[in-house]
Amino acid sequence: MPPIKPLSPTASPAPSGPQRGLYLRKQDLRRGIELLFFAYRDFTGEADQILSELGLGRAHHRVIYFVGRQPDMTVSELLSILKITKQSLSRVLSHLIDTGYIRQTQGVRDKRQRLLALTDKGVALEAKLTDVQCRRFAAAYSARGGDAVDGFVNVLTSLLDDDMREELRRQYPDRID
Amino acid sequence: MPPIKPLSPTASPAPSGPQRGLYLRKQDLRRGIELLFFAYRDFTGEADQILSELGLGRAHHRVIYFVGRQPDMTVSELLSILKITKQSLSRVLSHLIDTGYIRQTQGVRDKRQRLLALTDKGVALEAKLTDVQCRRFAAAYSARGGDAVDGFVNVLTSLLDDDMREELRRQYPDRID
DNA sequence: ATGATTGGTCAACATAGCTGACATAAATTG
DNA sequence: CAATTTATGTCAGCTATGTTGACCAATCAT
Repeated sequence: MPPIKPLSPTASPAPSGPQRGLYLRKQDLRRGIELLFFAYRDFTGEADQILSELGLGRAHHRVIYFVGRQPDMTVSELLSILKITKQSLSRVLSHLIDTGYIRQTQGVRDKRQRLLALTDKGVALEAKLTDVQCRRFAAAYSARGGDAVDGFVNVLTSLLDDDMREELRRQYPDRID
Repeated sequence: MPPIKPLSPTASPAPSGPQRGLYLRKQDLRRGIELLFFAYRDFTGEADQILSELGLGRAHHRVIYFVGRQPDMTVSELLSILKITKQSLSRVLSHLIDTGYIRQTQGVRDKRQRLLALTDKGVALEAKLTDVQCRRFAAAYSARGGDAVDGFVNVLTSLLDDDMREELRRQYPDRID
């Protein structure tokens, strides 16, 4: 496999364009795009590996993660987080219930609701997966320090759609952003 | 749709654990995980929209992006970046060639190689897609400033697999990381 | 000439998204 | 109370994008 050639400094030969900061050159923006792609792929890789050995996929992981994060969540809450169709969720969720990772209980206030929670088996898997991913984050965070973490969180937050940023603001009230 | 309840400050009631920095609490790490998921999804959303109107998907986008980034790239170089099988690539690449976004020329040094490049039509689409994504990055970057961008880039870089970090180091030689 | 490399192809399969149509039970509203 | 809306589930089928495995052709390198 031949090494990939370095990028020539395209488009912006000198920082004399219409940009206010050096980090807004086209080259820097593309670098961000690529980094996000590669980092997301590598980040999910380890968990995907564990999951595939159990006959599960990334979609199952998301369900387990968010149900673990907020036990007794309803199906519609989960749908609004994942932003997929109920038919897509149904397939994955049914499988997780059948295989004993998740259990449903009827809602108390509203009996139509199915409250979702992890079983012990589900808790164990969630812990294992989250642990792997937290380890990677912990390594990255401690390698770069608190200021870098703040920058990371802030930039990612600004990359969100407006409504999603609002949503997260409600979920993490301790944060100013 | 009921609003999603805030996370209770789980597991780490006080910063008295084995962590060296406040940003290494389980809660903060989970926040990073979620943020990466949501940001990646929202980030790709706009481009996905444009692509779907053209009957293309995200896989096509990746090919167009990286071929645009480095014209006359070979198939194996592209494979090593995308890390998918050549059968998967083949389907997407053939379609892009058939529909006139990409053209192939025979390698000069090695006649087996097919050098990939964008056609005018491909260049136009790449520009449109990259523009949309760069706009989002530019907004986020300028909202948060250069130090935040550095933190963002550094943390993402630390999230990469080791070999990928090496790979990117070669592609962006101007960077110390 | 032989063997390795580059690239392609065919076939089959899995995951995970989508749409559309329809069903049931419970809650809400007039 | 009747009608409607809401929460959830289900069936059927389609699409995009990944996977394996087998095999082939052209070209390069020794």
